[in-house]
Amino acid sequence: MSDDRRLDVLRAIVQDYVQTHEPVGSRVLVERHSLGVSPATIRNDMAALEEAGYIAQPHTSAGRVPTDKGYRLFVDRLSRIKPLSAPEAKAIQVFLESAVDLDDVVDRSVRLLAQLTHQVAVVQYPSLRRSALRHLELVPVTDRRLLVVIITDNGRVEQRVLDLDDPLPGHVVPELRARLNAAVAGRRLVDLPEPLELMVTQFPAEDEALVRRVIRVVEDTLAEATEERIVMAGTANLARSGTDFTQTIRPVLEALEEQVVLLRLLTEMADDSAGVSVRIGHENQHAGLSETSIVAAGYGGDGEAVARIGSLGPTRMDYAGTIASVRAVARYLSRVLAG
Amino acid sequence: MSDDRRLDVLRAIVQDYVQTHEPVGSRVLVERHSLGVSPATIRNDMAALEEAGYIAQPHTSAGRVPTDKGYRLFVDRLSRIKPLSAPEAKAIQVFLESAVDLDDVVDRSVRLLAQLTHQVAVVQYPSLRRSALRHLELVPVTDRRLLVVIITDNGRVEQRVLDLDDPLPGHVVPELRARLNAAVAGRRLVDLPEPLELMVTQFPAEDEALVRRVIRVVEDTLAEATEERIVMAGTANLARSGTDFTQTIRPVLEALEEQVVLLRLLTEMADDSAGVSVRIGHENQHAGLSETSIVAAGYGGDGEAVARIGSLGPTRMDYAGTIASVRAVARYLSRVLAG
DNA sequence: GATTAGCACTCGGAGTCGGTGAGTGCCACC
DNA sequence: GGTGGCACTCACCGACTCCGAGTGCTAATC
Repeated sequence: MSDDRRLDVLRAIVQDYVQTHEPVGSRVLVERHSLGVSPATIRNDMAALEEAGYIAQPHTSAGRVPTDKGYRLFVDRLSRIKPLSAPEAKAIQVFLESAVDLDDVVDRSVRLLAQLTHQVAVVQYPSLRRSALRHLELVPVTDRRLLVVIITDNGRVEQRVLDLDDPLPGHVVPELRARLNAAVAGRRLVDLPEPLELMVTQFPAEDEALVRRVIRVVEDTLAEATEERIVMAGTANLARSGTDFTQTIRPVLEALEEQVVLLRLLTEMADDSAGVSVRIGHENQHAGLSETSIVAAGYGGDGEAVARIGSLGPTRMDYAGTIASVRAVARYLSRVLAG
Repeated sequence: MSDDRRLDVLRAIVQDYVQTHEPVGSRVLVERHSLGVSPATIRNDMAALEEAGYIAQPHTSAGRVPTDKGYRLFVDRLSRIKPLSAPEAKAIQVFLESAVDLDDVVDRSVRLLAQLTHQVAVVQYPSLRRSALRHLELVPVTDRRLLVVIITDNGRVEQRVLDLDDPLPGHVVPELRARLNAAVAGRRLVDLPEPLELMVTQFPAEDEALVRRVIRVVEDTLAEATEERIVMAGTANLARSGTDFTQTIRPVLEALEEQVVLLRLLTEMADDSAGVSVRIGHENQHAGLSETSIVAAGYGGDGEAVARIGSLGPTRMDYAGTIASVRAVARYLSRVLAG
């Protein structure tokens, strides 16, 4: 009873099933893969694999289908992810580098990933929390309205309008702008509170209220988790032909529209692993995603990722290829943002 | 042969079919609508309506279904759009007004519309071309990199990084910023070229190249039609249960992901009419949308719309309700952006 | 002890076939 | 012009059969 061969059989089942979308039987298995034994032997192995919970049969007279547990084993131990070819890699790089701004980079990344994996791709915008501030700009709109523009080092821009109770003294703005930027530039968000607090004391008492309001807006804006944005592409891939996945589309689309769900998911996966991480079927708590797998990776930042990208599809997906694509796009995305 | 009654019959057919999603026969028609005549009479009318191309039968022994032409007549002449109730209107207003910035307004609008119509909603970002500039900001990032931030009167923000050949003389930036804003503030994009050109001449010759580059970037950014962005929501509504529309999902999703397609569509519809306009089934050239109808309206700007919103669903949709919702959201959106 | 050949068995899917009923078109009549 | 009546059509449904892929088991073989 060779354990190695059983794993070979599991690998073969996963590969075949991913390719054909049909339960795979013992005969086709020995035909398509050179396993060197007869169907009967395979059947014994399959019985053992089923006993162990790695595969299941939809109904008595059908072939076997991998279970979530089977996919998990496959992903963890049985698949080798082949790196992309040199031309592919080059194409990715060129495509991303020709983006004009952050929105464009993100947009291109998500489309690219959707196209590479033939699945739904999601890209999270670089987190404000973890980015450093490049510049703060104050623009008086009227004498009671102040526009605050926040620019981060990776090119993200946020703006807020501030309604003031009292008219704005003209002289304050330039000074406030200068001091704010001095206090803030280059620092990461988490490091902000103290220098800002220190700064307030340097203003005359009558301006303190205003200064505090501006600081408040900046902090609020940067702290708002709701501002985490996600873009996605490739939803049409969900509706691929010839698959019962069609029945599952609705809940998946609903989950995808709930950015909160996606964000939590990506965040959880960030804890799983530093590199590429995979969630398979029921490993996702969210009910609508129980027949869905997600492959995600962080990007940006050295060491600590600034945000994440992911690819989402039926559990029956090409894990090796998807993992390779996700990793590649994440890598080039990091490179482009750093450059 | 009363022409009026025939139209009543058509109206009844459309209403019933939209509600039940099943071909409607002469009997149920007289049962559900008080038409005051017998099924046989209705059958005669139906024969005439079919002859005229307003309805069709899927197969011989089935009831009738409206054709695109039938829907068109219904929309143009037979449906009265009931305004939303006061509480509904109030809810919309409150919901939109509590948005914190432009992104948030757009995001809320599109979700709201999707929820109101139970269909896919799309919202086009306010066009840069037609907006006026509120402020231009120049931020030196390094001595060879200049960040240009463009802020419009409706809150949209665009940024571009400018790579310079020569190091940036420190003194130029503040002056350039001041002059640019003086030349530009409050003007609409189409009116920009001359004042900018005029401005260049006021700089010393050695700075002219730099000034021209900055101006160039501004003009390019604003001119780029590709920068027109669209957001959408409610794609899950496409996968509603109990409808053959399920088969049509794929091409629709594909069309929706091609922002270009959507943009062209919305633009074309802008030509159709100033108010709410409707495209039904084959009236859309795009192949994937031949079983889809779109209801769109402009928003923002007085008189001339700054961008558009729309709702998209199967031709078999509740036109009266959708039109009412689209119009309402467009109106409140305009109000929020103006305020 | 592992592998294999052979064989009986199971059961989903595809194909066939009337029965049923909704709906129509037409005709004669009011 | 409107209506009742009637013959006709045809998609849908359930029952039934047939087929074959695939299995598990047992006994023979390496």
